[in-house]
Amino acid sequence: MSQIEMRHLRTLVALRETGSLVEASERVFLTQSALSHQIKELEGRLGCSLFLRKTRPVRFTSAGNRLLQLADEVLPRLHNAELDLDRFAGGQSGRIIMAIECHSCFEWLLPAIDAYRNEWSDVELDISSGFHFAPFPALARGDLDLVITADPLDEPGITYFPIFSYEAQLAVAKRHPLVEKPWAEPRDLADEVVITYPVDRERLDLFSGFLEPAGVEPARVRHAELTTMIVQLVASGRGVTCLPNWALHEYLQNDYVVVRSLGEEGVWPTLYAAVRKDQADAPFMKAFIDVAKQVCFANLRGIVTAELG
Amino acid sequence: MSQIEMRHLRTLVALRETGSLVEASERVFLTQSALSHQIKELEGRLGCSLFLRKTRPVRFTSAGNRLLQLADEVLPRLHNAELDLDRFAGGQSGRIIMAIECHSCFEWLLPAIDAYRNEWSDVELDISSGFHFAPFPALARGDLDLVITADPLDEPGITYFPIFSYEAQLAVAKRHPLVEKPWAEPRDLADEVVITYPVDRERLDLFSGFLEPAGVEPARVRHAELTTMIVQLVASGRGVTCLPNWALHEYLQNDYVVVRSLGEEGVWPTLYAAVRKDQADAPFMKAFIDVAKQVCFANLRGIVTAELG
DNA sequence: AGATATTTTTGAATTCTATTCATGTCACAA
DNA sequence: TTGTGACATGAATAGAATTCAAAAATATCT
Repeated sequence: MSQIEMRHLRTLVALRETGSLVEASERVFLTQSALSHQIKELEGRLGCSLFLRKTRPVRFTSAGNRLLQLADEVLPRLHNAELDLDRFAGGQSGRIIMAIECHSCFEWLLPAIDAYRNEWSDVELDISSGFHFAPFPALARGDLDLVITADPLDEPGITYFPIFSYEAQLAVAKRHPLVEKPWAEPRDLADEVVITYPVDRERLDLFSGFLEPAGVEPARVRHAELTTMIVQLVASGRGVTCLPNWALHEYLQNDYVVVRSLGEEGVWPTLYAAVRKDQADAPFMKAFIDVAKQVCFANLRGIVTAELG
Repeated sequence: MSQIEMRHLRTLVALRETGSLVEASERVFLTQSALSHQIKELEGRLGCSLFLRKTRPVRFTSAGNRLLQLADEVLPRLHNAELDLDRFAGGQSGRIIMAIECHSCFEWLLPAIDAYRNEWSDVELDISSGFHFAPFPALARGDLDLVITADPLDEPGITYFPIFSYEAQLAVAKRHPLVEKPWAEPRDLADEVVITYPVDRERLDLFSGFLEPAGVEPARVRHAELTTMIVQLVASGRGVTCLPNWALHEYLQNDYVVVRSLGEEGVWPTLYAAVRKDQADAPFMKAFIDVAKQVCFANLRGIVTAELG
């Protein structure tokens, strides 16, 4: 079916630039015989001659000129594509489509993305809103490239990089009874209204790391979208909430609320970046995780480094 | 050095459109095994994977998408080029750069070109002004594609097509002595002023076909650019001229001048279109010669058909 | 779950094609 | 003419792309 190959285009261009088969052959690192065969065969398949040889420099026919025009259109594009692919191959470029399991992570993820974009401008970046429910299959099959999670399950083909650990703290109003206690016990919340982000319970530290293990159910769960809104409600005594210590820090400074640890030890989740093994070593990916960590430690009060468990 | 071939681009496109190796392989008329090898090998050379197979339809990586972009740029251009080349191959298109040896031929050549262009709009047409001196070498080496000539030399690689024959006639003033004679003899011009186009003598019928064979030199040769100008000079008795009968026809009708044959038989040159053998059978070329003949016989009075001597 | 069908991978064999090598031809200059 | 440089040609070779056959890996169905 098809006839023309890249090598033909390159030969023709070399021929135009040198004017003879002999020199052109040196240019494309072939023997002159090879070029002679190559062109003869192409001419045969095309059914028309491409240039007149009995002249110096060679003179192209209309067909030859048409092919040269094609070469001028195609070869530069090919070259550019190869340069881009080299960058992909070297891990200098790529795609990071992310999903987050942790609702308040937007707060540090967006600044991290901004910082990263400065250095790695041609990495394709996006936060996916579509895979909140089942991010790991999506990560495995390539719909996602990075998932921020607090639960490093031992999935094959997935690598986890710890970002940081924080304390999941209970925030209560200043005259709440728990203010009198050094820390909270699960049953202290049995009669409370708990205010949370409107997300699944498994994704809330208070439930997954504290109440559910103890089999305690609060009196009521109330939802609010925004962190400030939640804190306002808590401050005015409408309920209690559980948020990362770094998110509560500023409200604590302003003396809006009082915080207590969940249990004597406190609950200390660790956030991980989960990536596919094949991308785990790519420079553009490692760089993203490094930038994220840096941004977090620079901006968030109360977090600590974490090692992979 | 280079990696990417047309076949890779076609495979990737087929893969995008079908979503699986199996179907893509049917599309490009190869085994699916072949595609697997082909892509694996390309990925190896590029150093990065192009798509994720464990999904239906397959999902392209950034690198894969970049290659698809290249394919979208290149394959349509390749296709267009192939269509054009088919036309060249079928002789449906081509290039005709012409030169004329006969000065007054412009008069019928330009209308012929106009008529031809209507039917064969994408044949590249041009009248070269650069090769009046040595048109045949230029024709042989491809600087020219067609030469209008009255002397069909037996050059190898050149084919001659007769266009028409005409009589080269002597035009004289109405009271010129030659009016009394039935035809002119060479020596009748020994004392005359001869008015010609400002071109070489070999290209003038009067000299090449009449005076030089007889060894006669006129008293003086005077030049004028335009046919009308020449005829005016002749009519007012400033000299004699030799022009094709078809060029003199209108002046004869208006009774400006009198014409006489050169010798008893008259001089009857034939105009030929000389073309390179390899183009001689191309439809676009044959069509040009046909159109030229038609136009001539429709417009020129006094010409006759000619066979190849 | 397990069993079947489908799709992709893999390694070896094969077929095909581009290239080289060694001449041969041609045109042109001395 | 002979000699020189450039292109062509045919046979041999080397190198690839492709196929074949069989095995993994995935998806599908009950």
